[in-house]
Amino acid sequence: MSVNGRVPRYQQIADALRERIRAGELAPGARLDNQRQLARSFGVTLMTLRQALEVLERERLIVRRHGLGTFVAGPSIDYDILHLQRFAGDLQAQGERVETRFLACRFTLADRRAAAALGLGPRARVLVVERLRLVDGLPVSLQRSFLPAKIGDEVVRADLAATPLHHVLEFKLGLVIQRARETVSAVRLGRREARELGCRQGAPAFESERVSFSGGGAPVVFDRVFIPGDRFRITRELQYEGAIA
Amino acid sequence: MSVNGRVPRYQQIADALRERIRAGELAPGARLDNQRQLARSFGVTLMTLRQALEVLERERLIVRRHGLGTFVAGPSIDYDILHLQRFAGDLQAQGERVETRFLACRFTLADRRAAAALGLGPRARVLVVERLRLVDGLPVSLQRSFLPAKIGDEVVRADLAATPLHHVLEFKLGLVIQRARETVSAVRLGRREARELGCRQGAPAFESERVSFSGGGAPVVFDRVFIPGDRFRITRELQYEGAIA
DNA sequence: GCGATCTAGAGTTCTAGAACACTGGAGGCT
DNA sequence: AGCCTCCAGTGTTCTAGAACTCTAGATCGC
Repeated sequence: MSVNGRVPRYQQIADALRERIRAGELAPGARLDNQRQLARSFGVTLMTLRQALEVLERERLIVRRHGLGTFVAGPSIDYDILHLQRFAGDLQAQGERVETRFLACRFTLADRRAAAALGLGPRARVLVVERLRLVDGLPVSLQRSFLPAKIGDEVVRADLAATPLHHVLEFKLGLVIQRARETVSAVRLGRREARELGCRQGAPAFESERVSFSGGGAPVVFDRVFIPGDRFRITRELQYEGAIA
Repeated sequence: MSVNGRVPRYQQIADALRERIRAGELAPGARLDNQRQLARSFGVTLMTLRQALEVLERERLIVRRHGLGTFVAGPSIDYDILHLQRFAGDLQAQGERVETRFLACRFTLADRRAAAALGLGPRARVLVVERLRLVDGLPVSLQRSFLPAKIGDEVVRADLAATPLHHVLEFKLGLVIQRARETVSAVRLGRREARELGCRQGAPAFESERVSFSGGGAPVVFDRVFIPGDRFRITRELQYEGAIA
Protein backbone atom coordinates (compact mmCIF):
# COMPACT_ATOMS: atom_id res chain seq x y z
CA MET A 1 0.00 0.00 0.00
CA SER A 2 1.30 3.39 -0.89
CA VAL A 3 1.69 6.18 1.57
CA ASN A 4 -1.59 7.78 0.58
CA GLY A 5 -3.55 4.57 1.04
CA ARG A 6 -4.19 3.77 -2.56
CA VAL A 7 -4.14 0.08 -3.29
CA PRO A 8 -3.37 -0.77 -6.89
CA ARG A 9 -6.22 -2.47 -8.70
CA TYR A 10 -4.09 -5.48 -9.39
CA GLN A 11 -3.43 -5.89 -5.66
CA GLN A 12 -7.13 -5.58 -4.91
CA ILE A 13 -7.85 -8.28 -7.44
CA ALA A 14 -5.10 -10.46 -6.02
CA ASP A 15 -6.55 -9.92 -2.55
CA ALA A 16 -10.01 -10.91 -3.73
CA LEU A 17 -8.78 -14.07 -5.41
CA ARG A 18 -6.60 -14.92 -2.44
CA GLU A 19 -9.59 -14.64 -0.16
CA ARG A 20 -11.61 -16.95 -2.38
CA ILE A 21 -8.82 -19.48 -2.22
CA ARG A 22 -8.36 -19.07 1.51
CA ALA A 23 -12.08 -19.45 2.14
CA GLY A 24 -12.17 -22.66 0.17
CA GLU A 25 -14.32 -21.31 -2.63
CA LEU A 26 -11.51 -22.32 -4.95
CA ALA A 27 -10.14 -25.71 -3.94
CA PRO A 28 -6.60 -26.90 -4.69
CA GLY A 29 -6.46 -27.95 -8.31
CA ALA A 30 -9.53 -25.99 -9.28
CA ARG A 31 -9.28 -23.99 -12.43
CA LEU A 32 -9.97 -20.28 -12.33
CA ASP A 33 -12.06 -18.59 -14.97
CA ASN A 34 -9.94 -17.81 -18.02
CA GLN A 35 -7.96 -14.61 -17.86
CA ARG A 36 -10.06 -12.60 -20.29
CA GLN A 37 -13.20 -13.51 -18.42
CA LEU A 38 -11.67 -12.67 -15.05
CA ALA A 39 -10.51 -9.36 -16.48
CA ARG A 40 -14.02 -8.55 -17.60
CA SER A 41 -15.58 -9.56 -14.32
CA PHE A 42 -13.15 -7.35 -12.41
CA GLY A 43 -13.56 -4.55 -14.93
CA VAL A 44 -9.91 -4.26 -15.86
CA THR A 45 -7.69 -5.02 -18.82
CA LEU A 46 -5.99 -8.30 -19.37
CA MET A 47 -2.65 -6.77 -18.43
CA THR A 48 -3.91 -5.66 -15.05
CA LEU A 49 -5.53 -9.02 -14.39
CA ARG A 50 -2.28 -10.76 -15.31
CA GLN A 51 -0.38 -8.62 -12.85
CA ALA A 52 -2.76 -9.79 -10.14
CA LEU A 53 -2.16 -13.38 -11.16
CA GLU A 54 1.57 -12.82 -11.00
CA VAL A 55 1.23 -11.76 -7.40
CA LEU A 56 -0.64 -14.92 -6.54
CA GLU A 57 1.76 -17.02 -8.51
CA ARG A 58 4.71 -15.62 -6.59
CA GLU A 59 2.85 -16.48 -3.38
CA ARG A 60 2.47 -20.03 -4.62
CA LEU A 61 -1.28 -19.81 -4.47
CA ILE A 62 -1.85 -20.43 -8.16
CA VAL A 63 -0.10 -21.98 -11.08
CA ARG A 64 -0.53 -20.93 -14.68
CA ARG A 65 -0.31 -23.40 -17.53
CA HIS A 66 0.21 -21.99 -21.01
CA GLY A 67 -2.71 -23.07 -23.17
CA LEU A 68 -4.49 -24.83 -20.32
CA GLY A 69 -5.60 -22.36 -17.70
CA THR A 70 -4.90 -21.00 -14.25
CA PHE A 71 -5.19 -23.36 -11.31
CA VAL A 72 -5.25 -23.15 -7.55
CA ALA A 73 -2.02 -24.58 -6.21
CA GLY A 74 -1.84 -27.62 -4.00
CA PRO A 75 -0.67 -27.59 -0.38
CA SER A 76 2.97 -27.38 0.63
CA ILE A 77 5.01 -29.73 2.78
CA ASP A 78 7.82 -29.41 5.31
CA TYR A 79 11.24 -30.93 4.81
CA ASP A 80 13.06 -31.70 8.00
CA ILE A 81 16.52 -30.97 6.79
CA LEU A 82 18.27 -32.38 9.82
CA HIS A 83 16.47 -35.67 10.22
CA LEU A 84 16.32 -36.26 6.52
CA GLN A 85 12.72 -37.10 6.54
CA ARG A 86 9.74 -35.51 5.09
CA PHE A 87 6.51 -35.00 6.90
CA ALA A 88 3.52 -33.18 5.70
CA GLY A 89 2.31 -30.15 7.54
CA ASP A 90 -1.30 -29.95 6.69
CA LEU A 91 -1.14 -33.09 4.62
CA GLN A 92 -0.47 -35.35 7.55
CA ALA A 93 -3.94 -34.96 8.96
CA GLN A 94 -5.23 -35.92 5.56
CA GLY A 95 -3.33 -39.21 5.71
CA GLU A 96 -0.97 -38.66 2.81
CA ARG A 97 0.52 -41.48 0.84
CA VAL A 98 4.12 -41.27 -0.28
CA GLU A 99 5.42 -43.15 -3.27
CA THR A 100 8.54 -43.16 -5.33
CA ARG A 101 8.29 -43.48 -9.05
CA PHE A 102 11.33 -44.67 -10.95
CA LEU A 103 11.71 -42.61 -14.12
CA ALA A 104 14.98 -43.37 -15.80
CA CYS A 105 18.42 -44.81 -15.50
CA ARG A 106 21.13 -44.06 -18.02
CA PHE A 107 24.82 -43.44 -18.45
CA THR A 108 25.75 -39.90 -19.39
CA LEU A 109 28.51 -37.36 -19.03
CA ALA A 110 28.58 -35.54 -15.72
CA ASP A 111 27.87 -31.85 -15.68
CA ARG A 112 30.43 -29.61 -14.00
CA ARG A 113 28.90 -29.56 -10.55
CA ALA A 114 28.21 -33.29 -10.45
CA ALA A 115 31.75 -34.07 -11.59
CA ALA A 116 33.24 -31.73 -9.03
CA ALA A 117 31.13 -33.08 -6.20
CA LEU A 118 32.09 -36.66 -7.03
CA GLY A 119 35.75 -35.80 -7.38
CA LEU A 120 35.75 -36.78 -11.02
CA GLY A 121 37.28 -35.20 -14.03
CA PRO A 122 35.19 -32.94 -16.21
CA ARG A 123 32.59 -34.74 -18.26
CA ALA A 124 33.29 -38.04 -16.58
CA ARG A 125 30.97 -40.89 -17.35
CA VAL A 126 28.32 -41.36 -14.67
CA LEU A 127 25.12 -43.26 -14.12
CA VAL A 128 22.05 -41.12 -13.57
CA VAL A 129 19.08 -42.53 -11.72
CA GLU A 130 15.97 -40.43 -11.84
CA ARG A 131 13.01 -40.71 -9.47
CA LEU A 132 9.89 -38.74 -8.75
CA ARG A 133 8.42 -38.56 -5.27
CA LEU A 134 4.69 -38.17 -4.98
CA VAL A 135 2.43 -37.43 -2.06
CA ASP A 136 -1.17 -38.43 -2.57
CA GLY A 137 -0.43 -38.62 -6.24
CA LEU A 138 1.03 -35.10 -6.36
CA PRO A 139 4.68 -34.84 -7.41
CA VAL A 140 6.66 -33.11 -4.68
CA SER A 141 10.23 -33.70 -5.71
CA LEU A 142 12.33 -34.84 -8.61
CA GLN A 143 15.55 -36.53 -7.67
CA ARG A 144 18.51 -37.32 -9.88
CA SER A 145 21.31 -39.39 -8.42
CA PHE A 146 24.69 -39.37 -10.14
CA LEU A 147 27.05 -42.22 -9.48
CA PRO A 148 30.62 -42.67 -10.70
CA ALA A 149 30.70 -45.13 -13.59
CA LYS A 150 32.60 -47.68 -11.52
CA ILE A 151 29.74 -47.82 -9.05
CA GLY A 152 27.18 -47.25 -11.72
CA ASP A 153 28.21 -50.35 -13.63
CA GLU A 154 27.16 -52.39 -10.61
CA VAL A 155 24.09 -50.40 -9.70
CA VAL A 156 22.67 -50.63 -13.17
CA ARG A 157 22.35 -54.38 -12.80
CA ALA A 158 19.80 -53.96 -10.02
CA ASP A 159 16.10 -53.59 -10.46
CA LEU A 160 15.99 -49.91 -9.59
CA ALA A 161 12.28 -49.70 -10.20
CA ALA A 162 11.72 -52.02 -7.29
CA THR A 163 14.71 -51.39 -5.05
CA PRO A 164 15.62 -48.09 -3.41
CA LEU A 165 19.00 -46.88 -4.55
CA HIS A 166 20.52 -46.78 -1.09
CA HIS A 167 19.49 -50.38 -0.53
CA VAL A 168 21.38 -51.32 -3.68
CA LEU A 169 24.41 -49.37 -2.50
CA GLU A 170 24.38 -50.85 0.98
CA PHE A 171 23.37 -54.44 0.46
CA LYS A 172 24.72 -55.16 -2.99
CA LEU A 173 27.83 -53.01 -3.00
CA GLY A 174 28.54 -52.73 0.71
CA LEU A 175 28.60 -48.94 0.49
CA VAL A 176 27.18 -47.40 3.64
CA ILE A 177 26.72 -43.67 3.54
CA GLN A 178 28.45 -42.16 6.57
CA ARG A 179 28.55 -38.51 5.77
CA ALA A 180 26.92 -36.01 3.39
CA ARG A 181 27.14 -32.40 2.48
CA GLU A 182 24.05 -30.65 1.19
CA THR A 183 23.40 -27.25 -0.26
CA VAL A 184 19.93 -25.90 -0.84
CA SER A 185 19.37 -22.97 -3.10
CA ALA A 186 16.51 -21.34 -4.89
CA VAL A 187 16.30 -21.86 -8.64
CA ARG A 188 13.94 -21.70 -11.53
CA LEU A 189 12.73 -25.01 -12.92
CA GLY A 190 13.93 -26.04 -16.34
CA ARG A 191 11.51 -27.38 -18.89
CA ARG A 192 12.06 -31.05 -18.21
CA GLU A 193 12.03 -30.75 -14.44
CA ALA A 194 8.91 -28.61 -14.58
CA ARG A 195 7.17 -31.13 -16.72
CA GLU A 196 7.93 -34.05 -14.41
CA LEU A 197 6.83 -32.04 -11.40
CA GLY A 198 3.66 -30.75 -12.97
CA CYS A 199 4.86 -27.19 -12.82
CA ARG A 200 5.51 -24.61 -15.42
CA GLN A 201 8.95 -23.90 -16.79
CA GLY A 202 10.68 -21.21 -14.84
CA ALA A 203 8.67 -21.89 -11.70
CA PRO A 204 10.72 -21.21 -8.57
CA ALA A 205 11.96 -24.29 -6.75
CA PHE A 206 14.43 -25.38 -4.16
CA GLU A 207 17.38 -27.23 -5.62
CA SER A 208 19.12 -29.47 -3.15
CA GLU A 209 22.53 -30.78 -4.09
CA ARG A 210 23.90 -33.42 -1.77
CA VAL A 211 27.06 -35.43 -2.08
CA SER A 212 27.22 -38.52 0.09
CA PHE A 213 30.38 -40.26 1.27
CA SER A 214 31.05 -43.81 2.32
CA GLY A 215 33.00 -44.82 5.43
CA GLY A 216 36.21 -44.68 3.45
CA GLY A 217 35.57 -41.05 2.68
CA ALA A 218 35.03 -41.51 -1.03
CA PRO A 219 32.09 -39.73 -2.62
CA VAL A 220 29.52 -42.32 -3.59
CA VAL A 221 26.56 -40.47 -4.96
CA PHE A 222 25.65 -36.94 -5.87
CA ASP A 223 21.96 -36.16 -5.57
CA ARG A 224 20.26 -33.24 -7.17
CA VAL A 225 16.70 -32.79 -5.96
CA PHE A 226 14.17 -30.30 -7.22
CA ILE A 227 11.31 -29.38 -4.96
CA PRO A 228 8.86 -26.77 -6.18
CA GLY A 229 9.00 -23.71 -3.98
CA ASP A 230 5.36 -23.98 -3.07
CA ARG A 231 5.77 -27.45 -1.59
CA PHE A 232 8.71 -26.98 0.72
CA ARG A 233 9.59 -25.41 4.04
CA ILE A 234 12.67 -26.07 6.09
CA THR A 235 12.38 -27.02 9.73
CA ARG A 236 15.09 -28.17 12.06
CA GLU A 237 15.69 -29.16 15.66
CA LEU A 238 18.99 -28.26 17.25
CA GLN A 239 21.04 -29.25 20.27
CA TYR A 240 23.86 -27.12 21.57
CA GLU A 241 26.92 -27.63 23.71
CA GLY A 242 27.30 -23.95 24.44
CA ALA A 243 26.12 -20.49 23.64
CA ILE A 244 24.47 -19.69 20.33
CA ALA A 245 25.74 -17.31 17.72
CA MET B 1 12.37 -20.85 -25.54
CA SER B 2 9.26 -21.89 -27.37
CA VAL B 3 9.06 -24.95 -29.52
CA ASN B 4 9.60 -22.98 -32.70
CA GLY B 5 12.67 -21.26 -31.41
CA ARG B 6 11.26 -17.82 -30.90
CA VAL B 7 12.60 -16.06 -27.87
CA PRO B 8 10.34 -13.34 -26.50
CA ARG B 9 11.80 -9.86 -26.82
CA TYR B 10 11.69 -9.39 -23.10
CA GLN B 11 13.79 -12.50 -22.61
CA GLN B 12 16.29 -11.30 -25.20
CA ILE B 13 16.55 -8.02 -23.36
CA ALA B 14 16.93 -9.77 -20.03
CA ASP B 15 19.64 -11.94 -21.57
CA ALA B 16 21.48 -8.90 -22.89
CA LEU B 17 21.36 -7.13 -19.56
CA ARG B 18 22.33 -10.28 -17.68
CA GLU B 19 25.36 -10.64 -19.92
CA ARG B 20 26.40 -7.07 -19.23
CA ILE B 21 26.16 -7.74 -15.51
CA ARG B 22 27.99 -11.05 -15.79
CA ALA B 23 30.76 -9.49 -17.86
CA GLY B 24 31.29 -6.79 -15.29
CA GLU B 25 30.12 -3.97 -17.48
CA LEU B 26 27.53 -3.27 -14.80
CA ALA B 27 29.11 -3.58 -11.37
CA PRO B 28 27.18 -4.40 -8.19
CA GLY B 29 25.41 -1.27 -7.07
CA ALA B 30 25.63 0.40 -10.47
CA ARG B 31 22.50 2.05 -11.70
CA LEU B 32 21.04 1.06 -15.01
CA ASP B 33 19.75 3.60 -17.47
CA ASN B 34 16.21 4.63 -16.61
CA GLN B 35 13.47 2.40 -17.88
CA ARG B 36 12.19 4.68 -20.60
CA GLN B 37 15.66 5.16 -21.94
CA LEU B 38 16.38 1.44 -21.89
CA ALA B 39 13.09 0.81 -23.66
CA ARG B 40 14.09 3.23 -26.39
CA SER B 41 17.56 1.78 -26.79
CA PHE B 42 16.13 -1.73 -27.10
CA GLY B 43 13.37 -0.50 -29.40
CA VAL B 44 10.48 -1.75 -27.28
CA THR B 45 7.73 -0.33 -25.14
CA LEU B 46 8.09 0.39 -21.48
CA MET B 47 5.92 -2.59 -20.66
CA THR B 48 8.16 -4.97 -22.52
CA LEU B 49 11.27 -3.51 -20.94
CA ARG B 50 9.69 -3.83 -17.52
CA GLN B 51 8.97 -7.47 -18.14
CA ALA B 52 12.64 -7.98 -18.88
CA LEU B 53 13.54 -6.25 -15.63
CA GLU B 54 11.13 -8.46 -13.75
CA VAL B 55 13.00 -11.49 -15.01
CA LEU B 56 16.28 -10.12 -13.75
CA GLU B 57 14.73 -9.04 -10.50
CA ARG B 58 13.44 -12.54 -9.86
CA GLU B 59 16.95 -13.83 -10.55
CA ARG B 60 18.25 -11.43 -7.91
CA LEU B 61 20.48 -9.73 -10.44
CA ILE B 62 18.86 -6.33 -10.09
CA VAL B 63 16.83 -4.38 -7.60
CA ARG B 64 14.32 -1.71 -8.47
CA ARG B 65 13.74 1.28 -6.24
CA HIS B 66 10.56 3.26 -6.79
CA GLY B 67 11.52 6.82 -7.67
CA LEU B 68 15.25 6.10 -7.56
CA GLY B 69 16.23 3.75 -10.33
CA THR B 70 17.23 0.23 -11.17
CA PHE B 71 20.44 -1.15 -9.69
CA VAL B 72 22.67 -4.14 -10.12
CA ALA B 73 22.28 -6.35 -7.07
CA GLY B 74 25.09 -7.09 -4.65
CA PRO B 75 26.58 -10.54 -4.02
CA SER B 76 24.87 -13.22 -1.94
CA ILE B 77 26.11 -15.13 1.10
CA ASP B 78 25.84 -18.65 2.48
CA TYR B 79 24.23 -19.48 5.77
CA ASP B 80 25.48 -22.64 7.36
CA ILE B 81 22.28 -23.69 8.98
CA LEU B 82 23.79 -26.49 10.99
CA HIS B 83 26.74 -24.73 12.55
CA LEU B 84 24.80 -21.55 13.04
CA GLN B 85 27.40 -19.40 11.53
CA ARG B 86 27.52 -17.34 8.51
CA PHE B 87 30.36 -17.28 6.10
CA ALA B 88 30.58 -15.50 2.84
CA GLY B 89 30.89 -17.45 -0.34
CA ASP B 90 32.42 -15.06 -2.76
CA LEU B 91 32.62 -12.37 -0.15
CA GLN B 92 35.18 -14.16 1.99
CA ALA B 93 37.95 -13.70 -0.53
CA GLN B 94 37.15 -10.03 -0.46
CA GLY B 95 37.79 -9.86 3.26
CA GLU B 96 34.28 -8.97 4.35
CA ARG B 97 33.57 -7.20 7.58
CA VAL B 98 30.63 -8.32 9.69
CA GLU B 99 28.95 -6.00 12.13
CA THR B 100 25.81 -6.03 14.17
CA ARG B 101 23.84 -2.84 14.44
CA PHE B 102 21.45 -2.51 17.34
CA LEU B 103 18.22 -0.94 16.11
CA ALA B 104 15.61 -1.02 18.82
CA CYS B 105 14.50 -2.50 22.08
CA ARG B 106 10.93 -2.18 23.27
CA PHE B 107 8.14 -3.95 25.09
CA THR B 108 5.20 -4.90 22.95
CA LEU B 109 2.44 -7.48 22.64
CA ALA B 110 3.52 -10.75 21.07
CA ASP B 111 2.09 -11.69 17.75
CA ARG B 112 0.44 -15.08 17.49
CA ARG B 113 3.44 -17.05 16.31
CA ALA B 114 5.84 -15.49 18.81
CA ALA B 115 3.41 -16.13 21.65
CA ALA B 116 2.88 -19.74 20.61
CA ALA B 117 6.60 -20.40 20.21
CA LEU B 118 7.35 -18.99 23.66
CA GLY B 119 4.49 -20.87 25.27
CA LEU B 120 2.75 -17.66 26.22
CA GLY B 121 -0.85 -16.63 26.10
CA PRO B 122 -2.12 -14.64 23.15
CA ARG B 123 -0.89 -11.05 23.09
CA ALA B 124 1.43 -11.61 26.01
CA ARG B 125 3.82 -8.81 26.84
CA VAL B 126 7.29 -9.42 25.42
CA LEU B 127 10.53 -7.55 24.92
CA VAL B 128 11.60 -7.17 21.30
CA VAL B 129 15.25 -6.61 20.48
CA GLU B 130 15.95 -5.65 16.92
CA ARG B 131 19.33 -5.89 15.19
CA LEU B 132 20.65 -5.55 11.69
CA ARG B 133 23.57 -7.59 10.48
CA LEU B 134 25.78 -6.03 7.85
CA VAL B 135 28.57 -7.42 5.72
CA ASP B 136 30.90 -4.82 4.32
CA GLY B 137 28.30 -2.27 5.11
CA LEU B 138 25.56 -4.16 3.26
CA PRO B 139 22.58 -5.28 5.36
CA VAL B 140 22.22 -9.03 5.08
CA SER B 141 19.74 -9.88 7.79
CA LEU B 142 17.28 -8.27 10.13
CA GLN B 143 16.79 -10.06 13.39
CA ARG B 144 14.05 -9.56 15.95
CA SER B 145 14.34 -11.44 19.21
CA PHE B 146 11.24 -11.82 21.37
CA LEU B 147 11.68 -12.55 25.05
CA PRO B 148 9.02 -13.27 27.67
CA ALA B 149 8.49 -10.16 29.79
CA LYS B 150 9.93 -11.83 32.88
CA ILE B 151 13.23 -12.33 31.08
CA GLY B 152 12.82 -9.11 29.19
CA ASP B 153 12.61 -7.04 32.34
CA GLU B 154 16.16 -8.18 33.16
CA VAL B 155 17.54 -8.03 29.66
CA VAL B 156 16.37 -4.49 29.12
CA ARG B 157 18.68 -3.27 31.86
CA ALA B 158 21.70 -4.33 29.82
CA ASP B 159 23.49 -2.21 27.25
CA LEU B 160 22.19 -4.12 24.25
CA ALA B 161 23.92 -1.82 21.82
CA ALA B 162 27.25 -3.01 23.15
CA THR B 163 26.50 -6.52 24.40
CA PRO B 164 25.30 -9.43 22.29
CA LEU B 165 21.94 -10.68 23.49
CA HIS B 166 23.10 -14.24 24.13
CA HIS B 167 25.90 -12.88 26.30
CA VAL B 168 23.32 -11.05 28.37
CA LEU B 169 21.22 -14.19 28.65
CA GLU B 170 24.13 -16.40 29.63
CA PHE B 171 26.27 -14.21 31.84
CA LYS B 172 23.70 -11.94 33.42
CA LEU B 173 20.74 -14.28 33.65
CA GLY B 174 22.46 -17.65 33.68
CA LEU B 175 20.35 -18.84 30.77
CA VAL B 176 22.35 -21.13 28.52
CA ILE B 177 20.67 -22.11 25.31
CA GLN B 178 20.71 -25.89 25.01
CA ARG B 179 18.28 -26.57 22.24
CA ALA B 180 16.52 -24.75 19.42
CA ARG B 181 13.97 -25.39 16.76
CA GLU B 182 14.13 -23.43 13.57
CA THR B 183 11.88 -23.12 10.58
CA VAL B 184 12.92 -21.37 7.41
CA SER B 185 10.37 -20.34 4.85
CA ALA B 186 10.18 -18.02 1.91
CA VAL B 187 8.27 -14.80 2.37
CA ARG B 188 7.83 -11.36 0.93
CA LEU B 189 9.35 -8.52 2.86
CA GLY B 190 7.07 -6.09 4.58
CA ARG B 191 7.63 -2.37 4.30
CA ARG B 192 9.61 -1.89 7.47
CA GLU B 193 11.78 -4.97 7.02
CA ALA B 194 12.46 -4.02 3.42
CA ARG B 195 13.50 -0.54 4.43
CA GLU B 196 15.94 -1.73 7.06
CA LEU B 197 17.43 -4.24 4.66
CA GLY B 198 17.71 -1.84 1.77
CA CYS B 199 15.26 -3.83 -0.30
CA ARG B 200 11.96 -3.02 -1.79
CA GLN B 201 8.70 -3.93 -0.15
CA GLY B 202 7.50 -7.30 -1.28
CA ALA B 203 10.97 -8.51 -2.16
CA PRO B 204 11.35 -12.26 -1.59
CA ALA B 205 13.28 -13.23 1.50
CA PHE B 206 13.96 -16.12 3.78
CA GLU B 207 12.22 -15.84 7.12
CA SER B 208 13.85 -17.88 9.81
CA GLU B 209 11.88 -18.42 13.01
CA ARG B 210 13.84 -20.03 15.80
CA VAL B 211 12.76 -20.73 19.32
CA SER B 212 15.59 -21.45 21.72
CA PHE B 213 15.31 -23.39 24.98
CA SER B 214 17.38 -23.33 28.15
CA GLY B 215 18.63 -26.42 29.97
CA GLY B 216 15.42 -26.55 31.93
CA GLY B 217 13.47 -26.86 28.72
CA ALA B 218 11.77 -23.52 28.96
CA PRO B 219 11.62 -21.38 25.83
CA VAL B 220 13.87 -18.41 26.33
CA VAL B 221 13.88 -16.46 23.13
CA PHE B 222 12.05 -16.50 19.84
CA ASP B 223 14.06 -15.12 16.94
CA ARG B 224 12.59 -13.99 13.69
CA VAL B 225 15.25 -13.29 11.08
CA PHE B 226 14.70 -11.88 7.62
CA ILE B 227 17.34 -12.52 5.03
CA PRO B 228 16.75 -11.21 1.52
CA GLY B 229 16.46 -14.07 -0.91
CA ASP B 230 19.36 -12.85 -2.96
CA ARG B 231 21.78 -13.03 -0.07
CA PHE B 232 21.19 -16.51 1.30
CA ARG B 233 21.90 -20.11 0.47
CA ILE B 234 21.62 -23.07 2.79
CA THR B 235 24.53 -25.43 3.20
CA ARG B 236 24.95 -28.25 5.65
CA GLU B 237 27.35 -31.04 6.58
CA LEU B 238 25.90 -34.30 7.84
CA GLN B 239 27.07 -37.38 9.72
CA TYR B 240 25.08 -40.58 9.72
CA GLU B 241 24.85 -43.64 11.91
CA GLY B 242 23.24 -45.75 9.27
CA ALA B 243 21.65 -45.77 5.86
CA ILE B 244 20.18 -42.61 4.37
CA ALA B 245 16.57 -42.02 3.51
C1' DG C 1 -5.36 -49.04 -33.20
C1' DC C 2 -2.09 -45.60 -34.29
C1' DG C 3 -0.21 -41.45 -36.12
C1' DA C 4 -0.94 -37.00 -38.18
C1' DT C 5 -3.51 -32.86 -38.54
C1' DC C 6 -6.70 -29.45 -37.13
C1' DT C 7 -8.90 -26.45 -33.97
C1' DA C 8 -11.06 -24.31 -29.96
C1' DG C 9 -9.78 -22.58 -25.78
C1' DA C 10 -6.53 -20.61 -22.98
C1' DG C 11 -2.15 -18.34 -21.78
C1' DT C 12 1.55 -15.06 -23.47
C1' DT C 13 3.68 -11.24 -25.84
C1' DC C 14 3.74 -6.65 -27.42
C1' DT C 15 2.23 -2.05 -28.77
C1' DA C 16 1.63 3.07 -27.54
C1' DG C 17 0.67 5.83 -24.83
C1' DA C 18 -1.20 8.46 -20.28
C1' DA C 19 -1.33 9.19 -15.60
C1' DC C 20 -0.04 8.18 -10.78
C1' DA C 21 3.44 7.62 -6.95
C1' DC C 22 8.05 7.81 -4.86
C1' DT C 23 12.52 9.87 -3.92
C1' DG C 24 15.94 13.06 -2.85
C1' DG C 25 18.05 17.32 -3.79
C1' DA C 26 17.53 22.34 -4.36
C1' DG C 27 15.87 26.47 -2.68
C1' DG C 28 13.48 29.40 0.48
C1' DC C 29 12.20 30.63 5.07
C1' DT C 30 12.79 30.89 10.03
C1' DA D 1 21.34 25.06 11.04
C1' DG D 2 16.92 23.07 10.61
C1' DC D 3 12.55 22.60 8.46
C1' DC D 4 9.33 22.81 4.72
C1' DT D 5 7.99 22.95 -0.05
C1' DC D 6 8.70 22.13 -4.76
C1' DC D 7 10.10 19.62 -8.60
C1' DA D 8 12.86 16.82 -11.81
C1' DG D 9 13.84 12.26 -12.41
C1' DT D 10 12.47 7.69 -12.03
C1' DG D 11 9.54 3.72 -11.11
C1' DT D 12 4.61 2.02 -11.22
C1' DT D 13 -0.08 1.40 -12.76
C1' DC D 14 -3.50 1.03 -16.19
C1' DT D 15 -5.85 1.28 -20.63
C1' DA D 16 -7.40 -1.16 -25.06
C1' DG D 17 -6.56 -3.79 -27.99
C1' DA D 18 -4.03 -7.25 -31.52
C1' DA D 19 -1.42 -11.06 -32.48
C1' DC D 20 1.36 -15.03 -31.18
C1' DT D 21 1.98 -19.63 -28.84
C1' DC D 22 0.66 -23.75 -26.32
C1' DT D 23 -2.31 -27.60 -25.15
C1' DA D 24 -5.25 -31.38 -25.53
C1' DG D 25 -9.06 -33.37 -27.62
C1' DA D 26 -11.45 -34.39 -31.96
C1' DT D 27 -11.19 -36.01 -36.50
C1' DC D 28 -9.31 -38.27 -40.40
C1' DG D 29 -6.44 -41.44 -42.93
C1' DC D 30 -3.90 -45.64 -43.02
